[in-house]
Amino acid sequence: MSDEARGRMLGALLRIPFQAIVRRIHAELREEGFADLTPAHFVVFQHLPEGGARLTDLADSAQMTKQSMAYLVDFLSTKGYVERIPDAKDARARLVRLTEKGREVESIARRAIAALRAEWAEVLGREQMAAFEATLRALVDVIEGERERPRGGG
Amino acid sequence: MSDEARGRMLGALLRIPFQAIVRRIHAELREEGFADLTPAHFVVFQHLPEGGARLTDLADSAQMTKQSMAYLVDFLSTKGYVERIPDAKDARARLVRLTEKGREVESIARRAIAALRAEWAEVLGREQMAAFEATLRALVDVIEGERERPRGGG
DNA sequence: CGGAGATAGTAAGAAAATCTGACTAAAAGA
DNA sequence: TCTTTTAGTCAGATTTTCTTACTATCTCCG
Repeated sequence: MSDEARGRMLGALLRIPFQAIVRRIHAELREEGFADLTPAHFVVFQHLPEGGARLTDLADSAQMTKQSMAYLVDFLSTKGYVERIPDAKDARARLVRLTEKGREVESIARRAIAALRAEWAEVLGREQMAAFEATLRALVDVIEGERERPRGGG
Repeated sequence: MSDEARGRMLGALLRIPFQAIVRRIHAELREEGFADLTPAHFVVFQHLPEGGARLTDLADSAQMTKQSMAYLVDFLSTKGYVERIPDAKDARARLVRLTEKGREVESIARRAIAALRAEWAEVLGREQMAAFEATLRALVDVIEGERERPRGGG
């Protein structure tokens, strides 16, 4: 470890690798011709499950108002990345779903992450990388558990 | 590890803990009466070194235009979190520096991070937590090295 | 020294993103 | 059925960010 990262707090230590991933994805998408996508749009892809999701649920899991999410989805829909199909279960709702073009974006993002992960693994070694990811998974579990049963509950 | 975090990509694994920290800081600041600060303002605090910094350098390290950074700094200055003093070395420039109030915010943020870190350490154990942070520091070093000498350079 | 070009910061205004409040249509429940 | 809740949209205000252009100062080089 060099002096660079000494004295930095956990917030920065998590922020910097996360932003490195965002930058990499953004750069790869630009190179592949999807220059109209910005990190703001990524949250839609990140929170969109396989079979699609309703706007309200998307807004909920991304922690924004449904109007703001609608704004993003409208853009992505206009550009052909997602489509809105009727929800068979609920005539009020529509499902937001990736199009073929949207799946292509998802695939590029996955490759970008995988590439960066490989570069990191090369520096850290397989073992440390595996331990690192296992720890992250454990933390995510704790955090998501907390958010379902907010703290202080006793 | 539960099913929650299975199958998630590295991007999400880093994003979720990072956002947990941001949320916690935001919540603590609100409780302590600094409700006018949003995560957008945090980047100023995050990138502001001890003795202050020039606007351009701030904008640079936060990766935004200087106009956008000026917008944030103006707000923080109006609210009394930072002040702008002349730069003795350069009459064009001014140094942005934390005020007493700004240092109070910084201190609350540090405590919030430390608290969350302690909660996580309790779950992971001291050893795993230490290894985790060491890995993060190593990654930050790699990333910052990359950003100085961009990749592809042979 | 003195001029050319680079740099720090600001100004003005357009464009993008986000929020609030009000609304329609459909669903859920009593 | 009647009431209440929920999904999503509409309209408009506000906030945030960007583009272009500008002034003042600095740096470099002759």
